Amino acid sequence: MDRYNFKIIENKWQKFWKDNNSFKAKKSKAKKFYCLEMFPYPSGKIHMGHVRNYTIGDVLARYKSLKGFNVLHPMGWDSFGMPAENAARQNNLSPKKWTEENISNMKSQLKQLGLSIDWDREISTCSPKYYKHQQKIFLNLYDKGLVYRKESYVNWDPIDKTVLANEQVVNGKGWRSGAIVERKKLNQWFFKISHFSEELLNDLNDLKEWPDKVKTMQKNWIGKSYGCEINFKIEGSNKINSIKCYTTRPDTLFGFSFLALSVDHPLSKYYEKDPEFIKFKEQCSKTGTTEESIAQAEKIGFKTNLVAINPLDKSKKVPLYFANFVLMDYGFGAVFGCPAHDQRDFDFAKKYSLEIKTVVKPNDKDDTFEVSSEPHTGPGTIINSEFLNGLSAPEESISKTIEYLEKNNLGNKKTNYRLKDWGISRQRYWGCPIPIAYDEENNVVKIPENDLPVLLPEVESLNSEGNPLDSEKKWKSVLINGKNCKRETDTLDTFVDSSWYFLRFCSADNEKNPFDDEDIKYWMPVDQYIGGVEHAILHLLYSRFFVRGINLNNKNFHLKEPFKGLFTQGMVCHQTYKDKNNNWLSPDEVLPNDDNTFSIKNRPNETVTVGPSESMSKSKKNIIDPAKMIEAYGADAVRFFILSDSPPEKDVQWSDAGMASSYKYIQKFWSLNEKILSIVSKAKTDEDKKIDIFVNQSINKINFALENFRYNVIIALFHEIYSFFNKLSEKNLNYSNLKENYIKILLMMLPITPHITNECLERIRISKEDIKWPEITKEFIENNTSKVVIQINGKKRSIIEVEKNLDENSIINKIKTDKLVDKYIAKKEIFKTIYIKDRIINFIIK
RNA sequence: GGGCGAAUGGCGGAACUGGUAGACGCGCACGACUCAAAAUCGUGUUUCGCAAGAAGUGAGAGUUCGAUUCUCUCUUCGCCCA
Repeated sequence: MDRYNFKIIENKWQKFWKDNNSFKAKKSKAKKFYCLEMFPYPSGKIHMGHVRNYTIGDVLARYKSLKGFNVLHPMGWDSFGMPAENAARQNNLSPKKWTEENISNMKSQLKQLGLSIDWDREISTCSPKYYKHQQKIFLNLYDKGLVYRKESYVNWDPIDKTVLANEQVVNGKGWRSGAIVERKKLNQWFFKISHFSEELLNDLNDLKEWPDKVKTMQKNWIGKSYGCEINFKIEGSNKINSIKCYTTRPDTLFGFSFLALSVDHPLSKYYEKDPEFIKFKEQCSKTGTTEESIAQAEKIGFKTNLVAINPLDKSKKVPLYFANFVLMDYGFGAVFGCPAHDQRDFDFAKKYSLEIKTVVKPNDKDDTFEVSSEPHTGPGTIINSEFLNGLSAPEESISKTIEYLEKNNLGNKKTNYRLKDWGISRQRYWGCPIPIAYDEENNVVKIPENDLPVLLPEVESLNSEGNPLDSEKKWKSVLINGKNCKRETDTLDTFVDSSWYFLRFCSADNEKNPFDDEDIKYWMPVDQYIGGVEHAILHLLYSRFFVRGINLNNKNFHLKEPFKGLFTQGMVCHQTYKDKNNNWLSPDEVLPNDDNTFSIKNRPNETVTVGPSESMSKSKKNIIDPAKMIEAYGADAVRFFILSDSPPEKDVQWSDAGMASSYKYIQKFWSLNEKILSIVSKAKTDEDKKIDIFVNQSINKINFALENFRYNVIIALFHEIYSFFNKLSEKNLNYSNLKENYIKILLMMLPITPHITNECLERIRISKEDIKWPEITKEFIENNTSKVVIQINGKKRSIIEVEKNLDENSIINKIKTDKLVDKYIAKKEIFKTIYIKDRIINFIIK
């Protein structure tokens, strides 16, 4: 008997799928299922994370297809972005060429995995065929008032010379360059995502098939808070007499000891010529703009000669500062400082020796409680606050304070959102051009639809400083309606590209429009979206925004939520290794010793430091290359392994032994198949009924596991199935019954290991129409007996098999004959009996 | 600092609404085949104990006839936000 040759068989079936267009999706009367995995960035080659993500999706897509659904399972490339531009700068080549080569390479790798993808719908976001439509959508949203331009501070990376998004700033530094991020004022384009704050928050409740974790994260990100705006009277200037301020804690107003403004607050214009203020502002620009960097930076302030009056106690006047920890785009760029009950205010007050007045005491302290070494930010009871004293903080005290402020015209209740508008301008070359120009008076002019797409010009070199498109003089100038205009030189954030690609898949070949309303109506929403949890906030929130934006004032588009089901898979991890000089070593460079230590190949005397298992990353070199694994073990074995060791939502450890064991399984299964084909038929025996029962119970279990993403349990079940059939095949059985059951097993294996399974199905000569998910024959899963566990005082002592639904007296009579139990019960008083039919009987004895 | 989640053999992990803890895989041990080895197959494998038996799901308490599962406190780890 030959060993299974995966190279030949896997090639054969991949060619078959291609030649027969097996996964082409067409609209039909059948119920649709849209299965989508987050599309990859074409970085060069696929990594294990992709293998896991796309295997999980492929199992689901193939399963739904066998169940009779009309499945849409497309793939594309998130192909704009900085890595291409960086690679181009480093190697002096074109980002386009670099990207296209990567795509072609990764596409062939994905095909080698045997994914059931409709490649006819492949899209690439850097192709004008795609971004042409994106520019149309941009203009459409512009017309709806969801796009605007404003001058705003951005995180400026002085090395990469670009604007960074908040998530690209890590500990106040640029995520790639590591440079300390500065603040810079630029004219920027924004999407008005805040228009939908309330909807985006509320509609989370309808997303029943999303993990709660992701919904909580989005909820916190939107950050709805109830508070109050307060007008503070100002003294010391004839130009300004009041300042508006937003707070969620008006109840601590009696602890008010300073008022802090953002350096961008309108009031700052009166200080623009003050050299001390200019110096201070410059210092502030060294702090980033993220909430994180502000929280970590030292709190500094610039004291003005103005004072603010406490609206609840007019005799109380406090100094007014500009401070680096106040953001202009939250609230009104002004916060009132209550040092005793806020960490930032506390730090600030300590630094400038301001009053720290305690107005909330913890509930286990008395009224003389005073804040000393740290602020009290938790709940408690109000003290030192006149009419608020004794109220429980925060709920009771806040509502009482707002009531008072409103009654006396000092402020109003207000709802606030943390969610800020989405800045989409990037001073980058490798992105979608913004379809806008400016006339000679610098007015915004839309590029007419007929002139779309605005093509990205081919550049000779990316080595100039600043924004590359800015130096494309010829490209920049454009004639619109007879007027000389200059094009916008910023490109769109790549998150824009991925905010609607799932719509484009529905109508990938429509040249005229981004998508066809009828296609959207049939295919959307995505029934199951699968990807990493790292996109839980931004990508998913932006996509939800886009669908709402397109939906706004649109009679033909009735979609609000793009993703009906969401599944977030865990990462693939591997141990890390370092040599004595603290250089990372890849798993290929080390050899295991007998005593759980490792040594370095070719350097046997050096010791290896073994680090914890962490998610695979290039920087730590703890990578296993999927291409090498497929080459060595075949796609089926790799797919089988990547599902086997952990539940898909958790991290999985790469294990060489596990990989080898999966390979063995494929080989063993092949021999089993050969054995079954060679069985000599006999008359039916009791053994045949056992097969019926086992197989039907297996279908039942696998159905449950599949519907709940318990793919690792399915792999365990297939091990059991193998072992069951392997023992059987030694005996002489009724061949047609065995074959019928065995085919059901193959059909269930089809989504996981499609190549070998198709080959087995072909050899056993099954007709095409019979390739569908197996049905359960009820009589084989409904036992007429059940195993009842016998417990004495809650401890298991024995098991008895009885007919179903047996009443208590009959089962007790039966048990009395059981010697094992009798020795516990005899001569003892049975104090109480708990009997759960078909499950358990528990005797409580004294 | 806040939010969420997790903790089960030597290891990865099973256990649906509370009802036989440790499925399945790895590793290990023994056995078969072999002159021998590899490969393959079989048997065993939570701990203590020769056994009967006892203990046992991070620690401690609670609810219950019965808790890996529910409640509270604590420890450690992870993720997200700050």
